Amino acid sequence: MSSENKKKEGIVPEPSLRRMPCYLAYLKLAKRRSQEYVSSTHIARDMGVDPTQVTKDLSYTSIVGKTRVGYEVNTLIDVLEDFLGFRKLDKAYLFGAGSLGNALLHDHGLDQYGLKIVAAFDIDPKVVGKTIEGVPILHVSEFEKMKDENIEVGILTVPAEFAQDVAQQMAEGGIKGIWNFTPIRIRLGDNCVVQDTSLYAHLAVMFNRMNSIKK
Amino acid sequence: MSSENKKKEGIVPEPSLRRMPCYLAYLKLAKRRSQEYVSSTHIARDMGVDPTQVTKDLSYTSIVGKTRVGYEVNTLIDVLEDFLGFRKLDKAYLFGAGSLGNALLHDHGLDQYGLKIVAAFDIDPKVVGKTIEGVPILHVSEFEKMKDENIEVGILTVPAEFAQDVAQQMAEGGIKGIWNFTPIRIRLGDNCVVQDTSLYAHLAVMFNRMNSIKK
DNA sequence: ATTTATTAATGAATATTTTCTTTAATCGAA
DNA sequence: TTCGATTAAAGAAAATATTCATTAATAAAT
Repeated sequence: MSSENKKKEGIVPEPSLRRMPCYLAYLKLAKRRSQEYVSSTHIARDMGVDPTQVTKDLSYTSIVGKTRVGYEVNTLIDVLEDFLGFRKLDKAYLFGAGSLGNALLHDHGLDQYGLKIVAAFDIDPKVVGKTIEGVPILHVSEFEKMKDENIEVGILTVPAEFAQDVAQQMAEGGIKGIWNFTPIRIRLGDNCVVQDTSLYAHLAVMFNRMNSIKK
Repeated sequence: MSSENKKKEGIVPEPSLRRMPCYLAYLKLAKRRSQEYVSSTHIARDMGVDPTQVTKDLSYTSIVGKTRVGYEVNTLIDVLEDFLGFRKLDKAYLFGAGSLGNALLHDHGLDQYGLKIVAAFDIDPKVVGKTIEGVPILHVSEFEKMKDENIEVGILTVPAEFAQDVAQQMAEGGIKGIWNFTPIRIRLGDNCVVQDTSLYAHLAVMFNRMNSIKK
């Protein structure tokens, strides 16, 4: 009975997962202020969200809070980082060293969150052979030869028209998780996860909300 | 009666808004293939989504489809780009020229989606005074003097501990929309829109889904 | 002209997510 | 010890989003 109460194979709702890094950031600031415990009530008040949502979100991890005290800051940070996969360092390949790919190569924050880009692939002879921020740019054909490496994450930043094809190659090459920055919806078998992160989609939401408050 | 049938002041659901740029990308590829019309059925089939969801999403714009024909590709592209605000070019300030801010300065794709970074602000004397990708990096104190400019969008890429403070300055300086790349939940009055785009949140979702299919 | 198949649009039903409510635990004060 | 205040947790209710089912329109085929 202890393992049947989790519905749907214990899948964690995406909204909850997306909120967790926010809690983590908040907790790190709390730690800096030498707080030993934080209650869900305080987290909620400071962040402007619903208190029960905080406890519900955190309940997906292994943490348990103490009544009338809250959660221990240090252990909650540890538990969250572990749960979110920010502890172990995954190596990643970048596909498409154009403008956006280039941009990601400049962001060293990724390292702190468990992702390290070890090589990039492109077809443009103007960039192949170069090194950006210490990461070598190879020709896509080289990817074939590197299949045996223990690399499961691929970042997709190619132009839209190549997105589906390249994604397919990635999956065939053993990539298990594709971080898709193109606005194209990738269709693959279900042994490969696709995470869409279209910056422009977020921009669209912001523009729309700005117009809404204007009138 | 023609204007009371829209519930809740005609607010467009965020999931719908986020899907629209995907439709747009799909349509641009269709246009390249010289397709004159596309039906919601085909869009849905190609993208692997529900057909009624497509029509429902598109119904928030002014477009109307022709029965048994579909939507005219060119006009739908125009309507969507206009609706999403990708047509007019908004000028933007960047706050925080660190690793991630630097990365965004390298992404020229933003221009195509209606956003042009015209200046960046930082406090680090090592970067202030420099120019990255043609964009000057100024000291934050300079922001005060530039209030009169017609700039409504601000991109927030400062370290977490400064996020709330800088956001407040931005709002006071006339910024109407903050594109927040920090994992901090910003609290401001409601004359300023905050759009959260935490890359690491997406990374967390991907890691979690990868683990789910693994076991 | 008539039929058939395909489609957009609309409203209903389902599923999901968020918020509200209740309960039980326990720390600190009286 | 006893009481009151604060809290996590769990379940119920409400809000939201997605999917399903139906309808009406119409282009193409017969």
